[in-house]
Amino acid sequence: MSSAATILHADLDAFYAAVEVRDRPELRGLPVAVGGGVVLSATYEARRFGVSAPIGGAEARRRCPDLVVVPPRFESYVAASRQVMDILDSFTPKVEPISIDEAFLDVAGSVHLFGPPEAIARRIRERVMAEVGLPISIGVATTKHLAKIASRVAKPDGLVVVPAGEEDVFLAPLPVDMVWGIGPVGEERLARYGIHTIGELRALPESTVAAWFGRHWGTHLWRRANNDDRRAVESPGRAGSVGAQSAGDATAVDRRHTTLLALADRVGSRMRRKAVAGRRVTVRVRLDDMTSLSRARVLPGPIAETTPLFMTAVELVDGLITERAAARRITLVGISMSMLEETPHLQLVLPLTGDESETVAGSRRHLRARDLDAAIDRARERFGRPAVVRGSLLRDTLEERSPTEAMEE
DNA sequence: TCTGGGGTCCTAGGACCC
DNA sequence: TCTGGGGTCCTAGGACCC
Repeated sequence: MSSAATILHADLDAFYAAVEVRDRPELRGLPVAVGGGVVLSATYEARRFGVSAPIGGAEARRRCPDLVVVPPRFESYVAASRQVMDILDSFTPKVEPISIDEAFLDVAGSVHLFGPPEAIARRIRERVMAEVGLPISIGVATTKHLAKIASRVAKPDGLVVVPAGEEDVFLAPLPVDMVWGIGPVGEERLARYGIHTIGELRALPESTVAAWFGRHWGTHLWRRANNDDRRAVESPGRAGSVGAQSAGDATAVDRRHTTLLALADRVGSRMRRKAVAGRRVTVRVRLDDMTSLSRARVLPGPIAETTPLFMTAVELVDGLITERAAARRITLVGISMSMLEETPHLQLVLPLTGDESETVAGSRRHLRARDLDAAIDRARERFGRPAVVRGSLLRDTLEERSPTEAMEE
């Protein structure tokens, strides 16, 4: 009954770190980590010392005193990722990228052109190394989930094929956390029942797993353990949300509001670049004990302008803090927009709240907000991001930037 | 192992409608 | 008028992924 193994999962090894080593050959063979305050990626030499994402930089150096730490260069990673995705596209139109460094392929329709899936996987690996200079591991199997597990087993710089019919033998001895969706909490819960391998998980009645993890999710996990998750490889639709967050002390009101304005600005300009607008604003606050709280509001109409987004976010965050965390330290704030809709080029003036939009002054304010956003976006396109900074952000920008802020895009 | 930023998906409960 | 079932939308929180 099992169909042929034509699904590939291709996953670049230690991606950011590998790009750095490629561009600086003197780093080859050394323990290298990319990051600053936090390790984002580490070479296998560094991983032998227990250095892997996401541990703190100080902890990383403690574990590996000879560690070479390099700051990230995201433009190079994006460029390398595009090159690799282009190579994948040349073997089949059915490519589903799932992050900057990995993708699924369905090569069922390509075998008459390029040979069996295993041969295709081998050619992909050769080309990525020859043309991009990076090692890429590939898993080949009958389903996406199994192909993903196979590529993990193949790492580093390897190829693992799980032929049709041999799925059960392959899966049985692997630890449960290899299953997509089982993390530290799920692993711990299963361990309490004496379940450590996928084979043991599979031997349980489906109803038992459903009782432990909830009907929907439990059934899902049980199916995956049984290699019964046959979703097709699909080109991705557009993202369902756009968000930004910033770690750092935001307990003081003015500090918090400045951060929120910067975040609203970032989220707004990204939405406008993608030509989408969102109806739900969600804010998140993290407290000093690592717990987090969130508040969301659905607006009467979609927005993509910085100003109404900022005002809504301030209201939600300040309300949340007075209600739940008046005496706590705030270590992170975030804004996310969801319920996204595509926007035509010339969008209407969209109301923030009923009462404000009814006034002429309210409409003018929105018009001005939109014109200001457009002007800022245009100037940034022409002169680059740092050229245009909102007045209330200027004080912050002139201050020394924190290493984590300097790290991002 | 307490640490970044960007996401997805699921659960549970409440409000509200018929 | 306190009593059923079903559906939808929304909010808040949590686990997980890269």
